[in-house]
Amino acid sequence: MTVGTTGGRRERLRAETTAEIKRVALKLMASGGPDAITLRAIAREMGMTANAIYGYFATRDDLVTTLINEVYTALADTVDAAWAQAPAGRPAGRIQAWARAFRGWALANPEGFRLIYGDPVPGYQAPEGGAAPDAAYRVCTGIAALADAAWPHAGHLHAHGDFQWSDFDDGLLGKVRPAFPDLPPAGVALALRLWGHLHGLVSLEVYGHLRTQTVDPDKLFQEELTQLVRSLGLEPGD
Amino acid sequence: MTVGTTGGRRERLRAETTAEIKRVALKLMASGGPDAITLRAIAREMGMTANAIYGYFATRDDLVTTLINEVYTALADTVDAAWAQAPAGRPAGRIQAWARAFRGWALANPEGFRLIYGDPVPGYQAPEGGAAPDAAYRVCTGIAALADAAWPHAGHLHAHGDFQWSDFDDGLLGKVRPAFPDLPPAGVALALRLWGHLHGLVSLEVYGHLRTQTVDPDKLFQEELTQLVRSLGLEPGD
DNA sequence: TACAGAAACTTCACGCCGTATAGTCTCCTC
DNA sequence: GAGGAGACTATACGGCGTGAAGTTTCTGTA
Repeated sequence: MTVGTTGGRRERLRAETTAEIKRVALKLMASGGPDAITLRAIAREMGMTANAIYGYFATRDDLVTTLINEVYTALADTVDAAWAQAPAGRPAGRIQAWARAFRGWALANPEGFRLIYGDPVPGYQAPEGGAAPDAAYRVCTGIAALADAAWPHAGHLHAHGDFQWSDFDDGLLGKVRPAFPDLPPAGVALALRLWGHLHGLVSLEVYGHLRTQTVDPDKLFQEELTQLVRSLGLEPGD
Repeated sequence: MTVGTTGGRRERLRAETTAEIKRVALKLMASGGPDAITLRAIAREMGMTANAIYGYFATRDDLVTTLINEVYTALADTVDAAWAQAPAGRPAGRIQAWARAFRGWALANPEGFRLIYGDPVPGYQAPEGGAAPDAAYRVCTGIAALADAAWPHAGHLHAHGDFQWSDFDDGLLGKVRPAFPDLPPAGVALALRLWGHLHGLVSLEVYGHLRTQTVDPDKLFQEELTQLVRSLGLEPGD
């Protein structure tokens, strides 16, 4: 018979082991990069056999998918919190807070960033259906919120490109859209371009393609953010 | 004794084999992603033993480094050509041509793009000293040229951030700088931000983080480019 | 309390990988 | 035609993910 009852000793142990596997995997990734996530290394660290992990995760890719979900969630939590903490009355400040939180998280968790946005793990193939859907959804909502906050000021500067709703309906933004009824198609396009700016600089920085060219990425990002906010018709804070 | 004489049969065969190894490696990468670059797979394809490749490349990483150099060079050639072909008198047109060439190449060679700008191959560690120096230098020069062409129009819009030469001297841009004597530190910062914009959107697109959000990245990139050019104080062409 | 069965874990095995070492064959040069 | 350099193979080692089968440990029920 299945155990069924909640709080059973077995279930507790199982949950702890599962957590330890993930913890060790993240530790290995932090110290040795995404390549270091191997079942054998994890098992070694835990004093187990590699095959024992198959009792908790069907395949290595399954484990990686889980990790991505959790890391993605941590990112979403970070940027959401930064957004929520900034006063709602000042769109520029909120956008800057969101962007800084995003960059800060990425620099503090470069392996996590790679795991989410790069070629993560040798041979890993993201599953079709529900990979990191919730966190991706939340980050996406955050981006849309940026554009929504700026749109009243930036709209007249960016109402180009002849975008249609059909350009976005299939994607994540299509699902996020109802939450921002005042955002027209051009506003959604603006959101994506904002996302491109922020992700672009941060990605260059995390992957080290900036280090070879400038000593002070901090100042550069600050300037980018200032210009970005200005281009939205807002006055940058601090 | 070493052969010494040029045009020797042995040398010719050797050069051909070297070329074939690289050709097969690129083919494997194109069909199976960067993961597919394995010495054994290459050798299998060529009817050889994996160890035979060690006669041509010291290690697998050596082979990958060579591939990166060549792919990087192809990219540099592409964007350089696009830049040179566009009339020098119209900065906006040149910038758009460069950017479109960059995106076009990236979309046509997604694995190559990953090889250069992403986490390329499982376990691969780029060598310290002279990895892809020439092509990187050329792409960097291209970026600086973009900023240089736009600076007379964009300067007054972007002369912020209090940048110093010391922010760039150590990097690639420091070495490129003499070629653009009229570009001030803020102009170099602008170049890096331009690069961030272009790289950012293209990278999102290549890695598929855009596909989940919009159906028509083409239109989006077009719009981004238009706004970018406009933000430089230029009038976008076509 | 004894026992059946589920769950956790190990052992063994297979085929992949990079790579080190030693040996073989072929062709060029003197 | 002999010597040697260069191209390539055979074999082996350790690491990887993963499948199948076996062993131990725990747990709910009779």
